[in-house]
Amino acid sequence: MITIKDIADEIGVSTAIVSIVLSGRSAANKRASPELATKIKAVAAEFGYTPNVSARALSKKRQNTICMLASRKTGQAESTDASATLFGVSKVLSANSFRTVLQYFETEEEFTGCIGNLRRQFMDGVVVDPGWIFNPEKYRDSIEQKGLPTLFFLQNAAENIFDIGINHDEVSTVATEHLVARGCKKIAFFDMGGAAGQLRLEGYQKAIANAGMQFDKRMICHLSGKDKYKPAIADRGIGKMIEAGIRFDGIVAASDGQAFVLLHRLQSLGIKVPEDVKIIGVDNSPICELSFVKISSVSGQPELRGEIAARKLLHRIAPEEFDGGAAGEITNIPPKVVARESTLKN
Amino acid sequence: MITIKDIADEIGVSTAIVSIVLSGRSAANKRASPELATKIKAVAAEFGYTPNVSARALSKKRQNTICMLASRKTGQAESTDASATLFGVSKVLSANSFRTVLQYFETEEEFTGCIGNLRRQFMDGVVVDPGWIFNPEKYRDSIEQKGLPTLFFLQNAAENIFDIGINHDEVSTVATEHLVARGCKKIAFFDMGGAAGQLRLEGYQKAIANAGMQFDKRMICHLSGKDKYKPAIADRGIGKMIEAGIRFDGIVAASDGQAFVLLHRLQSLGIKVPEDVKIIGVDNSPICELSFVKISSVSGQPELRGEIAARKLLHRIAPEEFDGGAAGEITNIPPKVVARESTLKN
DNA sequence: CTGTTAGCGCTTTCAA
DNA sequence: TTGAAAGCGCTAACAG
Repeated sequence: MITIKDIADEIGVSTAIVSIVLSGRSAANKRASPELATKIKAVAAEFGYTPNVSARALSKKRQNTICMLASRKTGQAESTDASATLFGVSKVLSANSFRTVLQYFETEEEFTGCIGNLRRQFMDGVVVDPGWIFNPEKYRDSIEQKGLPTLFFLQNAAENIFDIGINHDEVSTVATEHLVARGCKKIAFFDMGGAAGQLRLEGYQKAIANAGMQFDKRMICHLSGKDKYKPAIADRGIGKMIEAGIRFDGIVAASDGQAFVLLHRLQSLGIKVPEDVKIIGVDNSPICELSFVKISSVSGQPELRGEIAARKLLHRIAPEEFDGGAAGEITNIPPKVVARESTLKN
Repeated sequence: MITIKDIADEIGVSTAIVSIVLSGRSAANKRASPELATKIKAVAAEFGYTPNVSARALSKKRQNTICMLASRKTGQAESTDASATLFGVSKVLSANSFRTVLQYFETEEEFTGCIGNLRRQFMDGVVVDPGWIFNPEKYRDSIEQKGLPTLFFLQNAAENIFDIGINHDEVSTVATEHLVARGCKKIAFFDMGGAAGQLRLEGYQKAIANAGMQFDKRMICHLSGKDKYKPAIADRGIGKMIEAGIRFDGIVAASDGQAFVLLHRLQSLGIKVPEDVKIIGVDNSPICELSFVKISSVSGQPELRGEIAARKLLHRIAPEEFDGGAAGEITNIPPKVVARESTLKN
């Protein structure tokens, strides 16, 4: 293994100056003549020198490592591609010579166990993708108290919290706008309820108003009961709408799984997608590519979220070194329509 | 931060003995009286001591870190749940206080780039999930040459190679046996071609013979052309079989995506699954849960593969410390049928 | 502009 | 059975 000392010996200088040059602190400290610097770099390259991360970590008291705590659900074709977030995070980190240490959890108990094991000595920060965990914010302080800058991916980014969230109202606004742009005049909206559902509904209403359309209560399909998140419930919902004689030429579904089910229901009723009715889902999950008519969807841009998260965290860890957006600021990634067959053909 | 010295000072002993006790080398070196040992452990627990991984790595020249290189495909609902493998790996590693550093790649170029960056100073070994990369074995030596024990997840485990693979013949054997057990008498087989396809076919034939059935060439649907892996091709294939008047009451599909497509085709022809025809896919991918009739499938047990891979790698890294199956030996994880609606009802 | 020196926290001889 | 001391490779303070 080539060390800094090998290089210093080769040139006949001290290890200190080699260290300063090779770790890029040269400019800041106004040290090392340009000639020496280039010489050192040349020898380092020739020898194939790579710094020993452990030695550096021990000395600098920085591990150049962040820990990513990610929820793992089996069979998640209906939900956001979780690996995309991870991919975005690890891409930015490795570009900045940080390591991404992965820790999966499946149950909330495992999650709290992981949190208990987090240590300043192992890592410099934590990224959490809490997934289905209810009220994940409540865990943040216990991590931060260990001196670990922490960033959560949240569904609803609360104010003054250093996190990355989704603007639910924007999601349905862009979905509805997309349908309007595709020529839909009567757009149905599937409401999943809850705070997020309320925001989604407002986003839909905004887009309807902006398009100069009249809001029609009958176009809203409220799903309820404890199974309201299950796609099959949407199947019953649309059945009732059709029985009631309500007509529509576009549907903003609450999820991709729902869109998938609605698509099949319409097809079995002889209603053509996208010719008669256009459908758009939410999440841009793998399921969108699986049906005969591929489903358009609104993407939360998980990879981009991962990248931004990583940059923000790096900035918190070492503000002078990494530029990543002001800490304490909420970032909402704009949702983006991924158009596929279910809204494309006319 | 609590160090070994804090504990030594508290008790009034040297750091050396504390180190020996706390890192579990006590028994091996026959050192430290039982009383001292318990005392040290008690104080360590009281102080909340956790070792500094960087210091230990620097001293021991072992990083307690393995790098997992994983292919990332977007929209992979049709294929094995990649995170399951990762999950298995990271579970075993963290149980043995190893860190799993994650590195994703999307293109072969990125993959070779990652390989170039692998360093002994950062990690002790490498696990590669090459995904769709063609002939991934060719890259192994370039990693091993760096002194990094490497383990590949391969589709076909070649002999004398320290890897974990799938027995393709067993996959179709268990699939076919499952259909036989469910009462199928005429079982169609979808052949995806290639070496794996040949093995699968042999496995199917073996199960047919074992069941005392006659092998019938017409029950084999050969898919060909460059799109032969695309599920839609299976749609055409089954259409031709039905047109030709070939009757069957069970189907062993080449993949879950294929099973999914076949299921929908049969349904649209008024053929009921599983009443008239039972279908089983391969991979146990998320898509199996998405159709109205959930699809039975053969799982390659990715989580278990990950666990075994991690154990084998740990064993190669430090044989005296970790017990993980003999190196140089191929491990084929037995495929397992996950029965769902598409083969269950009678 | 460059060198010397003292650690970072832990492991590991070698003495006692 | 225990302790003293050297060293892993790098950084940072202080001298020159």
